[in-house]
Amino acid sequence: MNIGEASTRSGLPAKTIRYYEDTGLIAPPARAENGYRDYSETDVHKLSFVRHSRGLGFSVDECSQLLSLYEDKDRQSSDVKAIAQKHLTEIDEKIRELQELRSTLHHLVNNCHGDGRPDCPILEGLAGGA
Amino acid sequence: MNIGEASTRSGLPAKTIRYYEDTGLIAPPARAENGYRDYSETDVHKLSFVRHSRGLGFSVDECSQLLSLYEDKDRQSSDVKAIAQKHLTEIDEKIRELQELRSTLHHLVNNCHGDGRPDCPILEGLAGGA
DNA sequence: TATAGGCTTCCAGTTGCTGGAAGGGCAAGG
DNA sequence: CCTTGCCCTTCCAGCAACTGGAAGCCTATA
Repeated sequence: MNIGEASTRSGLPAKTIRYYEDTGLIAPPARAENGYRDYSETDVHKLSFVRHSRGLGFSVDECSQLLSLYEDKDRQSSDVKAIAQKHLTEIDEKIRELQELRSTLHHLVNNCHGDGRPDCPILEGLAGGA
Repeated sequence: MNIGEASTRSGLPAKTIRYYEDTGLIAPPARAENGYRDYSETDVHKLSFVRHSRGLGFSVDECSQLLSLYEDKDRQSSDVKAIAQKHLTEIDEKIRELQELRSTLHHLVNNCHGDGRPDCPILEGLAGGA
């Protein structure tokens, strides 16, 4: 099938599919006689796999590792779990950081009357070290 | 003072200070006779202001708006509050998204025994639509 | 005077795409 | 047979927000 159908079926934009091919994340597909890329069902499965992985926040590099494991029938599930566990830890860390930001910002916003006058605790906070 | 001291005092890397100048976020400082940038106390305050704003996750563009308001003694605090409020909403949205990711990923990780065998619910989830 | 550091500019690379230009392929309609 | 329109190809540029490095000048100190 052409890249357009592979795009629809995998849920990845055609541009992105080509980009993944350029950067080596996915192997170049077969080519039809007219030079068009020709994707198989298996290719589409892999593209979907990558889309889901990216959707869960894995980096392209991590997706590459996960895809290798996905294709390796002799893999050890512990290798997969290690990657996922590490990512989970990073997500937790990111959530923690955002919640801290949120808390600080929330205090500042709450203390600002937000009217026509110029005095503003938000600006004071940003100037003073918040 | 030279850029090195301005860097130490503001907490921003010298590289970043020059970058902010290049992109117009901060005004070019005075220059000494030898061509070195020459920062005032006020400059350092503004750099700190930007650092704190970036630290709270405001985009460079938002920082630019906040800095203008900071410098405008006739500002309306409602303008500041609007920017901060919008950013707060975005942070909340991001936290929500991350928590959703986290939940999905957590389930997958929890169901994977993570040993030497190849069968792996994480890979199955990624292949099947998680 | 030699050396070590700080300063200058400019160019390139990072991550993960996305948009656009220029051109060829292909099926349907007039 | 030719046009229209959509799909495909490649390549180049740009987004955010820096960061690293090269080449070269300035300055302070031993």
